[in-house]
Amino acid sequence: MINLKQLAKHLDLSQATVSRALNNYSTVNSTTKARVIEAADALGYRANTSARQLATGKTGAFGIVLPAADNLLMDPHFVDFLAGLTSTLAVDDLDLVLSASDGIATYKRLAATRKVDALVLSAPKLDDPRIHELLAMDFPFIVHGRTDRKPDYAYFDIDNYKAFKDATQLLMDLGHQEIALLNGTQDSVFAIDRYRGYCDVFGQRGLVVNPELVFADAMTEENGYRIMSQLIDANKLPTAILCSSALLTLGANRRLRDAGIVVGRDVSIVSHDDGLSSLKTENFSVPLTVTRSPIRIAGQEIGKMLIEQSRGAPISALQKVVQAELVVRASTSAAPAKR
Amino acid sequence: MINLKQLAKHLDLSQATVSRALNNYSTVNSTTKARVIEAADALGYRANTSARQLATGKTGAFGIVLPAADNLLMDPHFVDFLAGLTSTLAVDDLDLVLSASDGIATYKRLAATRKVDALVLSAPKLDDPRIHELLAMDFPFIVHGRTDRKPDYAYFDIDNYKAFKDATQLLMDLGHQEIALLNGTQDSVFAIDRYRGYCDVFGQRGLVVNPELVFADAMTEENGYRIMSQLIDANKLPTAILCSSALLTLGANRRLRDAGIVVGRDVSIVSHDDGLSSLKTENFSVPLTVTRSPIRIAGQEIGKMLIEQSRGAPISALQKVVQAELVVRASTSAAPAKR
DNA sequence: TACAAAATATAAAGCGCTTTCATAATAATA
DNA sequence: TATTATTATGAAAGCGCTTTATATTTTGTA
Repeated sequence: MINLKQLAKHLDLSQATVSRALNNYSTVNSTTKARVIEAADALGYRANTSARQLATGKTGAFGIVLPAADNLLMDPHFVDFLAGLTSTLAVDDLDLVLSASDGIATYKRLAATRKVDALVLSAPKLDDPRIHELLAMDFPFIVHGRTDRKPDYAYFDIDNYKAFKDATQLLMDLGHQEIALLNGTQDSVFAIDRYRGYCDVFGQRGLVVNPELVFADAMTEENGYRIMSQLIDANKLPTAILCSSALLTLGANRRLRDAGIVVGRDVSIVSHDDGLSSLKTENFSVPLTVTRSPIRIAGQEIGKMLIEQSRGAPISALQKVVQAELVVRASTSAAPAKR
Repeated sequence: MINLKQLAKHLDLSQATVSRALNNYSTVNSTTKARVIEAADALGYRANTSARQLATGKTGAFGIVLPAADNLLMDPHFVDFLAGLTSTLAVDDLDLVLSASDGIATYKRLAATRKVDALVLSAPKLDDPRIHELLAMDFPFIVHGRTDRKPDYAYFDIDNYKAFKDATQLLMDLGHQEIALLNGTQDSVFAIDRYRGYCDVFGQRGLVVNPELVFADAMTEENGYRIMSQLIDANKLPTAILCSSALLTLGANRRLRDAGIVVGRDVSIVSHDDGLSSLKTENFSVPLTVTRSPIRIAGQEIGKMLIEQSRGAPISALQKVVQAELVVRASTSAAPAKR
């Protein structure tokens, strides 16, 4: 556990030179540099993180707050997101600081104590207070998602509106008109966007949305099952179903199977697919038609943006929207002829 | 963004007193203390993390390395574990530093640069090099799992041997003798322990294990499906199946269903259940009989141990083993009479 | 050879805290 | 009242780095 001072003495150089050598400054002679690096290596010298942080004012870490502990269902999406994010940060030896949510206080603590250089903010709500707070504190952050079409902060989002518009259009082109929407709760912006995409297709084709077929709730397997039960029990099963999450679809599938209804023949399904590594939509009993946008990629992109931001990139360069890919597989087919 | 110096000047006190007041030292007058706290609050003062770390030598953070990025399947168990861990740490405003694995180098970096106060180490292999390294560096860590029955480092583990012994006994008591074991790879200690538990019951009852029914591979849904296919296609389906993971069971179930085989009637299943919030074994089409030990609890326990360790608890106080609970549900029934 | 310019190294300040050691003010004891 | 113990504060050192300002050595040019 040698420190810079000792290393410098050992090399008979000043701390300054050794520090510069280690940080690869051009002002230090290449011979000296090599000598320093070799010695550091040999003695196992590693700069103390805290000291470096204090001197530079940078922590080399970014913060993320675990989705609300009050909502106890731990999202399997989160691991994939984390995997993408950390793998990108790791390239530059940057770390991620993870904290359990104690509400907005956690965000304030991380920012105010300068524990991290920037925060990533997930699952924004309409008019999200976290965003207001961080903006007021003038603390850098990147939002995964967004609160409106063209916000004035850094964000990465997928085009949820377009994705669900495409999906709805696909189904309508196949002749479906009774299309259930199993969506997330309407306080999440992505759910609203998807709902709008869905509605607009109806509007464009002169059709009206049947509110009895629109569901907004937590996107769990259980809810998929429950909602489908409700539909089946009330004998109101539509010809097609649009699901906001593969988890919902999994549950819906389970219920359909119990009822002996065959997906892709008796009923069509399009699901959104976040490309979870633990839940592959291509491996469903009937491979799913999906709007696909791997959340792991989102993590990677946000990782890149964090790095760019810390290098001084302006907000305008830190606003990205990507399109989801419509992948047609076996769970969609032409609507049955009108009875 | 006020600092201690400014706050002290504002209060017309020395930095020392203000610092002490904020850290609740008994030597500072309670009136002064109140005055300081109020002012700090009003001006939004928050101690700079790096400076505090440098002065105290503690980071207030613990490190964890994301399971190997090379094995791309992101484990859904990880989120639940993380949820338990961070929620416990959050109580004391402690954070978790997450880094993508670049092999053992990541562990060394985190330890050598004193980025964190201690590390948690998951999924130990036999004779795990990470453990050797950390031990050699004399850096504190806690292992989730263990490399042998009674190791000389801090760890938290479940009694895998006992759990699978119990499960096997249950099945045998129901008359099963052909029991497949779908296990994790044999380089993981937990898989070895479970295998031993399984074997020992056979031994105790004077039976021999059929190696054709023992499978050791990554515990994915796909592998559950594949292995079950193999068994069914070879017409070697046993009367009972023991699965090391709910994910494996999910895949096995899918294959059985495809073949029209009814779980709990035609074949019995006991699964290990880590209590994943995104995969509830009680919600399977046929509720599963399981050996249950929520991984979230493991996270919480390890969180507590990290805290105790940083307060100076000796290794001996940091070695815990808990029992899994055998929960009998509908997926197990008496073996069919011998044909 | 002389002198400016470029290259290289150093001394020392500073990052913002905590904490040791010394001091001043107050209360307790003789 | 003198002396000691107690309580409350302050001055300053130190944590281990980076970096600015400064000094020294080399090199290039006339």
